[in-house]
Amino acid sequence: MAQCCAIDQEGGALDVEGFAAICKALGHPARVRIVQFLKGLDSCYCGQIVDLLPLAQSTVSQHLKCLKDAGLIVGRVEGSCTCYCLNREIFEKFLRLADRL
Amino acid sequence: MAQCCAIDQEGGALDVEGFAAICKALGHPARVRIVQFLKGLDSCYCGQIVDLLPLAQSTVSQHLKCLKDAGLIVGRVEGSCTCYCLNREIFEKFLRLADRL
DNA sequence: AAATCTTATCGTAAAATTACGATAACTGGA
DNA sequence: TCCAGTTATCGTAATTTTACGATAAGATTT
Repeated sequence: MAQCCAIDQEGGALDVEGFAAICKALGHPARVRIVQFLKGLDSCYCGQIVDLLPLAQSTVSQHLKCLKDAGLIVGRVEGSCTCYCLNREIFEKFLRLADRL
Repeated sequence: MAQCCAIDQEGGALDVEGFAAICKALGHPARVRIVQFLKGLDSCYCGQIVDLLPLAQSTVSQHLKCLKDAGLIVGRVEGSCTCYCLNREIFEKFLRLADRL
């Protein structure tokens, strides 16, 4: 079975590379704000995230891509908007890995 | 009272900047390995960390400085060696903040 | 169809990160 | 004192990150 995310094993040795990759994705205040915002919501439109941050739309889009690449968030195109939500499974795996470091 | 570390408040709004700073410090496999190694030990000499990693001594020293700056580790000069240990207080605050994000 | 709205991507400049070798600073031993 | 060992710092090159404006792609409205 193919694995799609940075962190997927459980029980074996900690995936240092995968954990570092997620930490790196969380290593910028704008991205922490995004994750924090999404954690308190079921989902939201991209525009709301753009409004949340004091950054250009293109910069926010770049940060979103970074979080998406790390598997932390998921974007679903809905009409002319994109709906983002936290990938809680990955986020909780991150918490577990941090805990078991 | 002066605050010396990236994360110090508790109970108020999450310190997004401080949390991001620690995540950034953990955003490299070499630094995750170092923290993981120190977590399983009381303390160790710098040389052991250098031996642990497939990197030049100067590069490891740079990574150690990065972790030190984030408050995650503490280095104590002991004779001609430097003894490093995990700052468990900061590490646990990091875990708590991640949990409460 | 044309205009508008939303979001991703491109191009780019500035800054930061990562890695290395060389070297300095310091301790401890011969 | 001189030499060896340990670690931090300097200088530097290559790469990555961060930010922006401009623009493309696609949907919606007029």
